[in-house]
Amino acid sequence: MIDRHELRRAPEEMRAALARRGAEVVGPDSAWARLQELDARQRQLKRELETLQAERNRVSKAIGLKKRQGEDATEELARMREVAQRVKQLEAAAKSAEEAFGLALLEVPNPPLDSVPDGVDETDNVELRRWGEVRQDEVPSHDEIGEALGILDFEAGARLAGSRFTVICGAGARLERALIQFMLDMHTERHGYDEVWVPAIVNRKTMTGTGQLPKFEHDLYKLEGEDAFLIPTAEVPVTNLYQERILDAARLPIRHCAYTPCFRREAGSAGRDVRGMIRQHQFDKVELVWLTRPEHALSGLETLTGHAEAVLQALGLPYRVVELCAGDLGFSAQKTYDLEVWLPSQRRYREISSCSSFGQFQGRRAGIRYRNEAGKAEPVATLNGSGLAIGRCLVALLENGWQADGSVLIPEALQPYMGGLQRIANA
RNA sequence: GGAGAGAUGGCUGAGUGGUCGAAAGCGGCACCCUGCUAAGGUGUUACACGGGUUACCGUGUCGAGGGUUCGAAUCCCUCUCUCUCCGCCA
Repeated sequence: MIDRHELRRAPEEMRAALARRGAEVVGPDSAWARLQELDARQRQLKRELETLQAERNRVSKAIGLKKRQGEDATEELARMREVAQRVKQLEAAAKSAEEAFGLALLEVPNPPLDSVPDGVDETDNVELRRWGEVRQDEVPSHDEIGEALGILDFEAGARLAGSRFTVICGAGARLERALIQFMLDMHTERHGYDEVWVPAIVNRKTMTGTGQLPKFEHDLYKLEGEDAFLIPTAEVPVTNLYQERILDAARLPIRHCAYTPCFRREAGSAGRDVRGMIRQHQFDKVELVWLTRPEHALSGLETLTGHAEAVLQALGLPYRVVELCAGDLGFSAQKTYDLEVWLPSQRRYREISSCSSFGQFQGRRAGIRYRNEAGKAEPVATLNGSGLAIGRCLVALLENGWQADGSVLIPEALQPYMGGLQRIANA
């Protein structure tokens, strides 16, 4: 969440930065609009309450003293009975004002960094660089390729669970597993990440810590009868590993990689990517997560993005890097690079990884802090990025590795993970 | 799911109605002494919020939320979590 001190110190600057996400973010109905007034009211009530509490504490102490000395305190007791009533009322008022302020605070997104380009949606994103040779020949879509090879079964997925679910078979299933293994090995052995394995179900507090809640509950799968959710990304459990903790500065940066399944309701994306396995309710992902000092967030983002790129390069998949414009940034992000892989059947680049810096936004929400040189605990900066989305990676491999005879070549780097298999062909 | 025990500061662990934000120990920090590694002495050492914004003052926080009381770490209720035993189970 945004820094409340900053909110009071420089509300105009903050407003201007938020407005770049879209006018509605600071519009009349926005959480932002409610904040100023709620903050003033909250502080006013609190001041009154504290004055009264101070009196109560002072007189109560005097009563204790008198009683011990055997003196009469009837008068004070009568007066304090009234004060106690008023304290109770004020407490209730102050509490509800504080809660309203706190709720509004949780609904304000992260102000984009000044360096983030202007723009309203993905068409305004800025391409930074390209890697690899793209093939321009006619290539079937991955779902056709996969069905023809008997490794993707969309009908079975639909029968078992519904639309946006896929069953992967045989060499395809092994490929899914190989990709997970390959990526985790690369990040742990070459890039120095500590692997963790985490729950795929988390509670409300954890979901709030990284910013999925309270605003985006409709995008999440919620467990019936429990205040718990399926994770939409490993970012949630891995970042929150350190919630409400004060970290030793010497430990930073902490860098984790994790494989998890991810679950998304994809509400509001009806009609988009309905064919194939590009947009699924359940998919696998290897995620990279950093906790670092605020001043190292941006250099860290470059490094982390490079680690995700290294996976695509090792697999020989052509891609480009774009920087998201202010209007396309996710709720918690202050700056984001997307990696987009070339899909020959669509003749366009599609997102396969998203690498973001959150600044201290998540650290503040989740209470993840470190002790700086002055001995003061302050929120850490967090970063994360997909390294990579497994399902979309499998899609890209099928299309980019497709041969005219219908088979699909396995990149050399992956062959050891496929038992030496060099191509997937029809039996 | 059933029975029992517990939850206190960075950690260990005292504290059953009023000078308790909380003993003691460990750890951390500062200084002194000493002057090979080491050991010893003294002091200091939670966080948040609000007001002055420098040395200060106030409020809240002893798992969470409610209640009793002039006053709660201490008494009552609810919830959460941890541990032990039983049941079930990959």
